[in-house]
Amino acid sequence: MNYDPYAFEPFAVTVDLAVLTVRGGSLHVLLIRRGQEPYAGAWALPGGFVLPRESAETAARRELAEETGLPPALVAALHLEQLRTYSEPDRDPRMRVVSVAFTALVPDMPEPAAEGGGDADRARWVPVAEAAGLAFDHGLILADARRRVGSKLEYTCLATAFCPPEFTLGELQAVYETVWDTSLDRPNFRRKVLATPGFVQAVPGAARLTGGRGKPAALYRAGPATTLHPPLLRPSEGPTL
Amino acid sequence: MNYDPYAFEPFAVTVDLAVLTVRGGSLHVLLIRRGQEPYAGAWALPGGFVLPRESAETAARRELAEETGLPPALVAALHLEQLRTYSEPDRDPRMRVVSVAFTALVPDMPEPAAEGGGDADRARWVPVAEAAGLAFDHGLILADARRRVGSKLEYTCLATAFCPPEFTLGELQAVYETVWDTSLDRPNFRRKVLATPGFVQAVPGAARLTGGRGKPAALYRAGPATTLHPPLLRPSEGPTL
DNA sequence: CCAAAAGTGTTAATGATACACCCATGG
DNA sequence: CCATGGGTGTATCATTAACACTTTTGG
Repeated sequence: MNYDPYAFEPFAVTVDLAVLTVRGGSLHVLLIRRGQEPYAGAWALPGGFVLPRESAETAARRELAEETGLPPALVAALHLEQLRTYSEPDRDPRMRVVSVAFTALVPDMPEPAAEGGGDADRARWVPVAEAAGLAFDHGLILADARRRVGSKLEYTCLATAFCPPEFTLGELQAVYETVWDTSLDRPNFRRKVLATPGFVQAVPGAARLTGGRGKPAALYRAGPATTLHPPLLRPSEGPTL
Repeated sequence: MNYDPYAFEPFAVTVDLAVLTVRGGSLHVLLIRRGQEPYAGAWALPGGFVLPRESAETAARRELAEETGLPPALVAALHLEQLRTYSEPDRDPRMRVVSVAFTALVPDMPEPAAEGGGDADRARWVPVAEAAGLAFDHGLILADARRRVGSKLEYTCLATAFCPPEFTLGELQAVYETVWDTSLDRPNFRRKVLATPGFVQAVPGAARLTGGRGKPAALYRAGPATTLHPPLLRPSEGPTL
C-alpha cells in the first residue's frame, strides 16, 4: 500500500446523473447534447468532475444545477441516490475516468431550457424509449437506473418523488404504470396505498380536476414512511435489481 | 469539461471489501490488521488500489487474493457485488482517496491465516459484533454491507452463497436467522424454500448428520434462480436497502 | 427410553385479484 | 344524459403464520 499521490497514473473521478421523470404517460430522462469530441452531437447524461474538496454527492448536485437550468431549491431537495460506479478502463477514450452514477427522481416540470443559465440550453427531457446511442457507457447507466427504479417502486415509497407536492392517487398510480409499463387495478392500488401507514397523507378538503372531465380527485401528500410492507409487487415478473 | 489528466489534484481510487460469512451462529467479517500508519494496529477491511488497466471488480478480486490466503478458485467464483462508493474528501487523512466498496458472501471456511502466502497472516475472521473501531470509514462500510445483505436475503436467493456446495435446509435457515438475528418457523421456512422454483435442488439420496444427534437431513444444492417471488420477508421490520 | 433434529399436516388469518357498482363533473 | 375519471364493496383465491404431530438418529 503506497500512498504517494503521484505513484500512479492519475484517475479522474466524475459523476453521472440519470434524472428521471414521468411526463405524459412515458418515462423521460434528462439529457445534455455534447458540444465537443468525443461523441460531439450525441446525447449524454449530465455530469462532470468531482472537485478536490467535494464528495460525489455534492458534485452531483452542483453539476446538475450547473448543467441544467433546474431551480437550486429543487436540486438541493431532490431525491438523489447512488446507483453504482462505472470503472471499466476504456469507458472514456481519452483517459482513465471512474464515474460514480446517481439516480434522481423528479416530478414533471417545464423544459430546463426555459429556465436558462449555464449550459441549460443544451439540456432536454427525452423519452427513455428514444434515448438510444448515448455517449460513453451512458446507455448502460440508464438501463441500470431504470431497473433499479423499477424494483425500488416495489418495496419503497419512492414513487411519491415523481409527483408534485400534492398529487392524486390516479397520478401516483400512473407513476407505477409508466415505470413498470403495465396497468394496475385502480381499486386494489388505492387500497394498498391507503393501507400502508405513512405512504400518503390526505390533504383535508382539497381536490383537483384532473383532466377536465370526471369527478375531482382527493389530494395527498407524501407521508413519512420510506418502505412498503408488504411490498407492492409488479405483475408476473421478477425484480432484477 | 476539461480532460487534461493533470488539471486536478490526483485522486486515488481504491476498493474495499466487506467479505461476510456465517460461522458458529454469528456473522463474521474478514479483517486485516494494519501494519502502518494511519490506524496502525487497527483492523480494516481488505482492499487496495485500482491499477491503471483494471476495473474496480478486477481489482477487488486481485486484492482479496493477495491480502488474504483465500484459494484463487474461490476468489474467482465468489459472489461479489458493488455496495457503494465512498468519497468524502477527508475519509483518508493522507490524500484524496475514493473507494469503491464491494460485498462478498462466502461459506464458512478455515482461518485464512492457515493457508498462508502474501499478507494472509494478518487476515482474520472477526464476529461483526466485535468489529468496532475499524480504520478509516470502514465501520460505516461494514454497517452498510450488513444492511444490504439483510435486505437482499428477503428478495433474492443469495443465502445459498453463505453455504457450502451441498447444504441442509437447517443450515440455510441458520443463515437467515444469523443475518437477520431472528428465529424462523422451520416448517414454514422449509415450505417457502421448496415452493420457490430453482432456489434449491435436492441431491438425490444424500444425507448428512448435522450435529451427531437427530435425524439425518437431506442435502440440497443452490438452484439456478436468483430472485425470490414472492419475497421471504423478515418478521416485523422493514428493509432499508 | 429420551433428547435432538428433520420432516409433515392442519387451520386461521392475512393479503392479493378480479370484478361489479356508485359518484361527481364537463360537454 | 353520457362519457370520463374517482371512489366503494365484495367474493374468491393464494400466501403466510402458528402450532401440533410424526420420524429418525445417538446416547
